[in-house]
Amino acid sequence: MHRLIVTEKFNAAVRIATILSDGKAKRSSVEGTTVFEFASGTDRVRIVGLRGHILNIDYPEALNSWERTDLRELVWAEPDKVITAGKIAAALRKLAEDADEVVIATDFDREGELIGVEALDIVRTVRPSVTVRRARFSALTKWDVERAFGDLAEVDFPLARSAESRQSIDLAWGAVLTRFLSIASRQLGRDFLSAGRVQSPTLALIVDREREITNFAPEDYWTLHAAFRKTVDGTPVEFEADHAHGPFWAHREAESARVRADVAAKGTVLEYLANEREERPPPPFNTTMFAAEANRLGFGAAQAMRIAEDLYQGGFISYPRTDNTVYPTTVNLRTVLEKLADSPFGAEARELASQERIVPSRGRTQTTDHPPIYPVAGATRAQIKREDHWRIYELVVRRFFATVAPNAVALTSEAKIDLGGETFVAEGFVLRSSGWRKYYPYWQVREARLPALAAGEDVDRVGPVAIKDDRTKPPARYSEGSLLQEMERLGLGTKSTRHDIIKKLYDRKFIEGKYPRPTTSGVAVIQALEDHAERITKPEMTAHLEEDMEEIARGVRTQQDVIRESQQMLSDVLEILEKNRQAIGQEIEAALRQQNYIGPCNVCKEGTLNVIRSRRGSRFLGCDRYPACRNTHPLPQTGIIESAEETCPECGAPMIRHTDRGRSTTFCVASDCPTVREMNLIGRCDKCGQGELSIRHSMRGKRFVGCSTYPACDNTYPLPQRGLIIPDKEPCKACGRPVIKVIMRGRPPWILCLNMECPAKNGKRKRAAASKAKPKKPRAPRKKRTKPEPIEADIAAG
DNA sequence: GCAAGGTC
Repeated sequence: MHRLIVTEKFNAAVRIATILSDGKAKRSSVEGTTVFEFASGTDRVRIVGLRGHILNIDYPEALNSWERTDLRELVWAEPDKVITAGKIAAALRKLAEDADEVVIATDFDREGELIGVEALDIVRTVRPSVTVRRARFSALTKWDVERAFGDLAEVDFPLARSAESRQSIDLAWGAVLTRFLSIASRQLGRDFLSAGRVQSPTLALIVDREREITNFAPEDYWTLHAAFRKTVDGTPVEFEADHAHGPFWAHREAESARVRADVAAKGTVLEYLANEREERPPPPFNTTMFAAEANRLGFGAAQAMRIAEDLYQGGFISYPRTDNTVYPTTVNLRTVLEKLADSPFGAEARELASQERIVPSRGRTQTTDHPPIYPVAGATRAQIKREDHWRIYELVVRRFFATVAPNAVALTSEAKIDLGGETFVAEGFVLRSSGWRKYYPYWQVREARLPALAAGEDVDRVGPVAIKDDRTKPPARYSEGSLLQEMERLGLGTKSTRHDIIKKLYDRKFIEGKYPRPTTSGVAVIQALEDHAERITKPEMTAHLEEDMEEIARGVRTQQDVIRESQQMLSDVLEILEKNRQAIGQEIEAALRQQNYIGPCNVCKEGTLNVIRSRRGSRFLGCDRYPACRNTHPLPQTGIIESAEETCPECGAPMIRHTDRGRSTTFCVASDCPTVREMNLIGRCDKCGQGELSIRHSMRGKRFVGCSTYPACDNTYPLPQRGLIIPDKEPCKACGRPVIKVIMRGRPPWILCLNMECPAKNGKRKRAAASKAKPKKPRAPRKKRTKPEPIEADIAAG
């Protein structure tokens, strides 16, 4: 008998082939796809790995034109199946020719069932009579795989059909609402507006948070603070305490308490408690936590996942798409530590391996599909060359270390102190044993020293009792990390798609900034949907869909029934939308105009200046009376541009506010305005002596120093891409080139000669600079992606 | 050119 085994991904094919053939499987190529083959008794077995879904659904060509298609027709249209992985489909057809039995060995979940059936459908176009079985396993271990193949089951067609329904409902709602919004607001082509079951509720989360922030009414309050001193072994130790009342909402009350306390020169300890507290390590990484932690290190969620995918393909970390936060027993923790022994983390790995017992931490979710993300090989810098890849690898290694490290032990203490009849509270927190924190330095704790005290003891007050005025703050914006966690909590998207959804919201210009906030068009779209198609903006739509899918899978409802019901609902929604088409369109158009509006044109004085995107994707300011007025101004290519809503005091042109990586600068739009020249001026050109050196921006948004007489003089210097740049008056003593000061938050100013070859620079820095100066090389061989992402650096570099 | 879900 000839048996064909189909897996969901290439690596699963490799693994299963190895297990079932005891490593004897031979590799060959069929229609350009790798296939494994071995004999099992008198049977011949072939194994092929798919690439996830190999089919997709799409509407027939007749419905492709957005302008000409009646949306009421689209609601009820039946989509076609389209092959999206042609080479794999070709291989399947070829392999089907002499196959007697197909074994579906895709992932053990709803989408896996459908992916398997997709492959089966292709096989059956060639061999309609082929028999089919299903192997169900939840881990790619020898035991699990052998058990699954020793006990083959039947394909769960209702389960596959439930996944198909999900596809069809998502497409119908997505396509109808996307086209409606785009047509009503006349945003066709590149700048279309979109809606979907996952993206719209996610966008609504961000819009809601922004509304809370905007509507927040801060309240003033006051707090009281006192410092005390106790002499321990002849050394005075000072510590701080806060008034036990917490915030005072009336200044009068705070002030009278302050006056009462301030009278007393000594405090009396009312109570002192000290405790040793064990701090458990963080749980192993699932996808969401991993991406959230990477986000804290400055990576965009989608960027972090792409790097994790690379590291997985390179054999450095385990599968990065997992919900599991409990190591299965099949992961040998000591073996993992041994593998890391030859990496730069060797010393730490050996230290952890020397523990008598290793008890890993565990999270709340235990699934059986994949283990949590952990390192599967010790790597060296030579193997992982790119700095961002290395930082992600290190994060995964260190998280693994933390999960197998001992508890940290902290000494916590609290004292209540009476001062003039007012009670103050002092808290102490000192790490006694760093435990896992030693291996996972990303979470810093602030220590506070509090000497041991005894009830009844007196302590000296130091300095006056201070009153601090403060105001309540609005909730913080989401970070990509906290947004991922919220999406997970609400059941929006999956471990494999959440980061993509966020990226989509950026790409569609619905959100912007490192801490995503909605653009005016993002707000307008959510507003319109909330008013007329509320269902699509709520996470409940996903929850409801899940219930429907379950009913299809259980056989209590048919696929047709569920889809019809959904179509009817969509049809009702569309009817309401159509009735309000004009109003919705105008509302969104107005928001879009406002989004790009900067101010009145400083040249013709009649038109307005707006942010315009060139066909190549770069942006600039232009007058809306073009071609009558040809006034344009260049713009920084990265970050957020908005109107500063004021005019330049020097030249009267409108001002823009530019926010990049959390830093805002306001400047005049006119490139010839003296304030702009001043802002970017470095000094006289040291090469031609004629022009002026100033900070300029390349097409890709990178800044550098260039000469004003370019192209007559081609003098340029690279610049650090981050930090505030201030020119130094004196040229470099060693080489005579200009010198700048770079100011970065949390670091002392960095004084830098612009000349990369300056003899004053030591060899170490020279090498570092040289390696930084050639990022072009790794960019070239980057793997092709489904879609080009011209501005990914804008949002992801963070 | 639309969605969301797999995977590269």
